[in-house]
Amino acid sequence: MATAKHDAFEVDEVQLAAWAKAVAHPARLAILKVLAARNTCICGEIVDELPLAQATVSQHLKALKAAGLVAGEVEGPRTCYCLNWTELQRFRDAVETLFDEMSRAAASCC
Amino acid sequence: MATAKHDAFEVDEVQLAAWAKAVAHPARLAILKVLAARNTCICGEIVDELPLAQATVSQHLKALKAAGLVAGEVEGPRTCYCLNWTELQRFRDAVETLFDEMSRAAASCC
DNA sequence: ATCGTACATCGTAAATATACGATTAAGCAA
DNA sequence: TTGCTTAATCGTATATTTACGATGTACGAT
Repeated sequence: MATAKHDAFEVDEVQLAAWAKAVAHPARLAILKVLAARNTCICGEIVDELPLAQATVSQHLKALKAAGLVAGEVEGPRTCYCLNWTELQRFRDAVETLFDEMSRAAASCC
Repeated sequence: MATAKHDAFEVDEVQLAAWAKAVAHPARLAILKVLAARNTCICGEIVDELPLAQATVSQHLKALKAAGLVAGEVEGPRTCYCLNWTELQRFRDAVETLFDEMSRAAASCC
């Protein structure tokens, strides 16, 4: 088999893993930064900022959108993307919780 | 082509993406939690905690080790794994920096 | 109606990731 | 030595990811 057996894990873990996966590529991190850097929504300007083909960027945007970190609305002939702060905050909280959990529990070893 | 063009991005982004990738799977998150939950190093007890085969867990451990988040030392016939707090802290800082960067820059849009 | 721009999607190719059984290697015990 | 336990690695199958060119679609402008 090769299907990821995510069913066997906690919902929280699956969710955090999904968010992590969304940012587990330099291009997608770069996209988030570009979106954050402009106070106005960006359309295809992202493509100009990245060393990737238009189709590839579109694919990365789709991944970010699927993870909920980014929202996109069609504005006439172009599409307007922007960060989804609600979801980003959830992500951030989940990461903090993870690290807190880990450091709280851990004594020393090795 | 399919080779990830990570050369074209910032070192910070590549590093953060690598860490994120390491935790981008529920099983690896679960492993980190198990390691944190015990104040003594764990060897194959991780396998018992997870719904995965020994070979698969070993592979996930290898990934975490490659990312630097976990250290493993051979202790006789078994191997002792533990969290690498130095690297985890770096990871945590990088995440915080990213979120801070994003929220500092962003006005509102959409 | 036709053209051009912007972007998504399709099709495709190659690399990675996920998972597991089977095998190997290394150490301990008898 | 022989056998047992632990864990890494190999081999393999399948799924997913990454990347891009080409095509399709939708809109605005002429």
